[in-house]
Amino acid sequence: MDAAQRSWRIIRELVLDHDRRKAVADAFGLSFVRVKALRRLVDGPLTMRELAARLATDPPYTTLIVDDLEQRGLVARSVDPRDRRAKIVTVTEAGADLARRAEQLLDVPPAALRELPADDLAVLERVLSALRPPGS
Amino acid sequence: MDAAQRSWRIIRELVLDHDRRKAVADAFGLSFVRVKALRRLVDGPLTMRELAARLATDPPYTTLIVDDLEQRGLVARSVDPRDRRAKIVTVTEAGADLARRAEQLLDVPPAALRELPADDLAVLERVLSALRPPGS
DNA sequence: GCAGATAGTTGTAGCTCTACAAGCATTGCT
DNA sequence: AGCAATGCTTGTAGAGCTACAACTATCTGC
Repeated sequence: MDAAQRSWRIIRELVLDHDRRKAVADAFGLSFVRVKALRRLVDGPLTMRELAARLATDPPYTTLIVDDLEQRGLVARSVDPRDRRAKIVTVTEAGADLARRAEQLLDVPPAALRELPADDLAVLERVLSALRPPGS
Repeated sequence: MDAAQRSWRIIRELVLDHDRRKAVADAFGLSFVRVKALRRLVDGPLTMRELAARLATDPPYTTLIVDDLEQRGLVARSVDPRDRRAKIVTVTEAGADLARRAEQLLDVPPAALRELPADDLAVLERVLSALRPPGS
């Protein structure tokens, strides 16, 4: 049991004890995967295939998700001009708005984390930022 | 967007991108909640009610989970002598063994975390350990 | 001792997601 | 042009979980 494992335990526990998925789903009347789809789409349109990869859902289920979001006016489907088999999925204004509000909810850190001393938080951020591909 | 929020984003992403729930469930032929039940029980027997609280499942579903685990010989139910309404759930040897192996799987940190420099990991652990109730 | 609360169980219905098979339209390869 | 591969859709079946109602057995407070 090394330092990475001990840290990982704490981290895992922190996230799992602070699961907001149900809260988010309830807040917007959408299942969590649907909200996640919108959150992935705000950074730019994706084809069904790309969206499926990011959601880790299979193509048939991705179709259902997008069908539902489309009926609610949160996304729009259009044919990819470069490959007419593919569909490009874009968020609407309403969809982007919902995604942003969901992200805000999810971004609220657990109280324990928020209450760490400022310098500890600074150190934490410095170390953690190495984990993230630079510029994301 | 403060330091806590930025750190939280990275942490959340780290855990969600490293979801081993399906891997664990597949590895043992048990749904993830069932494995979680065993993992909760290795620290000592619990009543149904206590177990339900730790799993965040309602009483009826908890009964199903324990029924299943009992049939597989992974837990045993006995009447609480101090309150004969209550049942005390205990892991068997086989159950404890499975729980330990599952924990080992879950404890493997994501590669990115494991590959941090040793001194960064030390700092990380120091800061994070403040998040955990001392002595757990 | 009785009324109400509590612990657990049984049963049912439904939602979300997974997994797979089969089909159509379009594209890329030869 | 013909054929395999690709992108998406439709349909179906089922696992896993949630939520609720109703019941029995036991306990607690008065």
